[in-house]
Amino acid sequence: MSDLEQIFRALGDPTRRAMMERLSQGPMSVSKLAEPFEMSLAAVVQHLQILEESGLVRTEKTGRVRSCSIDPRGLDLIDQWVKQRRSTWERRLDKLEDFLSA
Amino acid sequence: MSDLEQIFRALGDPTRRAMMERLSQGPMSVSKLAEPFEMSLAAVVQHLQILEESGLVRTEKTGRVRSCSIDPRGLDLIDQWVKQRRSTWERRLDKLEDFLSA
DNA sequence: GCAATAGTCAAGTGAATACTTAACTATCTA
DNA sequence: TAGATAGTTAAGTATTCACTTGACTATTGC
Repeated sequence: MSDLEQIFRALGDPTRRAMMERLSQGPMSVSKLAEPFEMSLAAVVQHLQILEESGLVRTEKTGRVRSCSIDPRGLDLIDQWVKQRRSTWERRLDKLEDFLSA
Repeated sequence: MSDLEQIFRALGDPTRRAMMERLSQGPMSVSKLAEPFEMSLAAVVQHLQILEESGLVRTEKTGRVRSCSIDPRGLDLIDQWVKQRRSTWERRLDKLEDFLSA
């Protein structure tokens, strides 16, 4: 599965998007991250794993606490893909415009 | 389901991402769009519906031909979400930097 | 009019997803 | 060192997903 596929799939889930929004405020432990979600800790950890595997989040365990933080390179990949689609689309529009004005 | 959720879910599938890449070259009919994919036309139409419902693609039927094209507003929504996450994240880093240099 | 073309609709299937609970393993603290 | 804390692992389940096939409808060109 490509990076991009893992990333988009990861962000397709509202819980995981909310986790990203929480983590963009700053790093935090798994249980702190889990606080607002009405589901088991195990479920949160499963979501976290998906985010980590996709490259959107980085985690590091120190003692018994795992600290989670955004990995900006994941966001970069999305940005690149969107920009590429848009630039191809706009280049095409420009050509169309040239054609019409000629 | 939120717009953003539909969009990210839609792009989580490689076939649908490939369809977006194809459509960013310019509008085309359903069967033209379907050409490179090794699956039934019905399956392609199902993917197309998901893209349309998410707001990433616009379609219009003229006679027996349905023309499909990118709707750039979908891409805008992704861009906004990514920018927001990144700006929150960077603002936090800036504060940290201020703190460390003080 | 009658094929061929372009797409639509519905029902079915196997695999993936988002959870749950329960039992477990480290690590820290009093 | 005992008990609380922080997280991990595994197994089970209901739902959703990505298809398929087959029957169908609407348009177009000869």
